[in-house]
Amino acid sequence: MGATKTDHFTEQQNAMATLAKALGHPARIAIIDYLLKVNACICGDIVNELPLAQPTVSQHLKELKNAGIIKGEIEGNSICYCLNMDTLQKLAHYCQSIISTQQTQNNSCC
Amino acid sequence: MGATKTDHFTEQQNAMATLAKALGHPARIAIIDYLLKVNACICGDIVNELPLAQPTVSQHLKELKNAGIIKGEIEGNSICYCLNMDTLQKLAHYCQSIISTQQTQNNSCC
DNA sequence: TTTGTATATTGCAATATTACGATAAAGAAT
DNA sequence: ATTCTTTATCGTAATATTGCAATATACAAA
Repeated sequence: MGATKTDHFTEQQNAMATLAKALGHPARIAIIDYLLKVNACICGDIVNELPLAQPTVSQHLKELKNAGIIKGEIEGNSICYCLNMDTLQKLAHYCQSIISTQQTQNNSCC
Repeated sequence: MGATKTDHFTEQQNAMATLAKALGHPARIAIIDYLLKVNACICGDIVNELPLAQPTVSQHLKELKNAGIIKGEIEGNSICYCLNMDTLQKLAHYCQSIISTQQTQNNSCC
């Protein structure tokens, strides 16, 4: 118990859940917001922007990177982090498909 | 420690994280998929559709309901569950806004 | 009223997540 | 070479999530 039963769901369902899970923390949303705000990619100051200790931020960045939401490359002695739009497009597409699927069905019971 | 530091983030950030978190489990994605598939709302057979025990499904439904992703109303001795499109629109809108924000900035470093 | 059916709640074990201090690693600057 | 700066990793404590058996609740049907 306690472990998610990933085997029993489709690959698509697991993929979407993993993506959503990665966004499921305000610090990680804040990181995305910040990466959008600063037009540049060299983002060594994310730690200063967040109300969290450096190791915690590093961990959140790692999770976002694992989920493919951000990309990071070594740039001198700091790291160049940026959004991976391909992945974010996938999530956007999924949301959009839910909405358009629902719209084609005039489901009026609720 | 272990508790998310919600106080330190904006309401928007927390709201979006809560929403994403609710979608961050394959069973809950599967529930949404199923609610989309069956055009009708009377969904007493969700339990049979999922590879999980009834209490577990009930718990996932509760979480989706708490996040406002589904609505549920008592209907005789079963429950009428359906998607809450308003909430799903919010998430879709957030994703879309990320993409359009990024597009207006031609960020070519990565 | 009793029985059946559907969903919710409780309690608990297993596991995962969150957070951070301490420390490591690795390049930059002096 | 030593020091500084930046990011990552390790270890660990606190908390949350996942899953289910047992049980409760609530209505329907007989």
